[in-house]
Amino acid sequence: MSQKAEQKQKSHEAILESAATLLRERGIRGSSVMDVMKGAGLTVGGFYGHFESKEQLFTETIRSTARAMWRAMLQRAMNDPARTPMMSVLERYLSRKHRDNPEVGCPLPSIASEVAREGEPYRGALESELNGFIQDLSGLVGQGEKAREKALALLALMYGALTLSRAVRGTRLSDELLEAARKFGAQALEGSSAPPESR
Amino acid sequence: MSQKAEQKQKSHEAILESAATLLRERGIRGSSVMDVMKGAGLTVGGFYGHFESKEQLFTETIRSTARAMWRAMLQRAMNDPARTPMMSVLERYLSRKHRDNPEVGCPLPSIASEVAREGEPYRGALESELNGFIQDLSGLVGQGEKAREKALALLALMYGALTLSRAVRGTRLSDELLEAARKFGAQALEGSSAPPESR
DNA sequence: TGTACATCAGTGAACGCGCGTTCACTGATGTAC
DNA sequence: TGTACATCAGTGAACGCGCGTTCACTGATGTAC
Repeated sequence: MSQKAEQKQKSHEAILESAATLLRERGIRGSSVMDVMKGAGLTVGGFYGHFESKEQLFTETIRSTARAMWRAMLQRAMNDPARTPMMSVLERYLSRKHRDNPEVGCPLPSIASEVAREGEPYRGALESELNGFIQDLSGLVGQGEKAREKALALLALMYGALTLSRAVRGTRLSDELLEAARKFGAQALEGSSAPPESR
Repeated sequence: MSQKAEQKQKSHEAILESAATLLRERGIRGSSVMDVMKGAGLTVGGFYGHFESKEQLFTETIRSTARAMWRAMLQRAMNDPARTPMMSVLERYLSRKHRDNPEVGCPLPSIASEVAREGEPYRGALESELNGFIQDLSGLVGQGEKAREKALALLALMYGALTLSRAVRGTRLSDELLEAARKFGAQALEGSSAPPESR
């Protein structure tokens, strides 16, 4: 591979990495092309040699950050000696550490409401990644349709509690939200290890 | 009251109403002062005779929309002949109708991530309104600390499922999220009407 | 009741700024002979 | 190996646009006498 091509690829990766950080810190609208390029150590004009548009960059960034975050979390959860994988995911996702470091965490809190407003092409990207999450989460929870249902609800609970917790960061309520969601989720999981068929 | 003062008050209310709609449709950043004034049948320059800044307008709008939405929902839930109030809230909040009409619904999905980023003065407004919600919700769920915990988690679940459902609107996943959260919440509530003290 | 002046809600052009995107240009790297 | 030309990643100024806010102005309403 030529020096030039190598250089270009390095820049490309630097842009994606900068976008991944900014996306989670400030969302799509809040991240300017100029700031993304600055974060990659480049100037704004060069951007369009790498991507067709801001929209294309962030569609790609949604896919990659979602996948990377999920993969990392799943791997840690699988190797957690102290807890079942699903309990581990629950506690990691709803930790103070995750709340306080959005730029390296789940992209959902930063993008969900923007995607709800903007629609395509972000919606398609988000949907396919979410479906991936859900499938993996289902596997951690149990089997069959009930498991999928539980996985969907647990994702909504985790995302919701984290986002609200960030919105009121610095208040008592912020910690309470995380803790309440952890306990609520854990209780639902206890019920499911030995399913009582409660109807 | 003089004609002039009456006229001004009418305009003031029209601005607040327009802001309430736009806030829920497009969020704070997505709602320009010009569009708010257009929605009130006025022109942009007159805005600063009514509010000090865009920030002040939306701080007030967060308070009023949160309170109004919650009051309306609570009242309908109390008069629901078919279900317990908490079940009624759960089903109304997680209905397709609510998902498909953000401009008249809960302001949380539109503002939570923006408030997480911007902080004050929005954070203070949101926090005090949330605390109000939680207190009322607790009352519907039961008594004591357990009730507060459950209320916090149910709020996170409802908000999370609604927002994600909107983000993937138009897909199968969107309906699934609402339904899963409804069932999950309902199951947790069944458990609490006759608390099994499961530990 | 009528007249002259004061008030003030609302108008719309203008301000400085940041945005996404374009483009002429630079200079290091690559290629042909 | 050396020279002349081609390529192309990256630069930075410029574009048109929308934003929040300001301000001189208009004209209907209110007040004084």
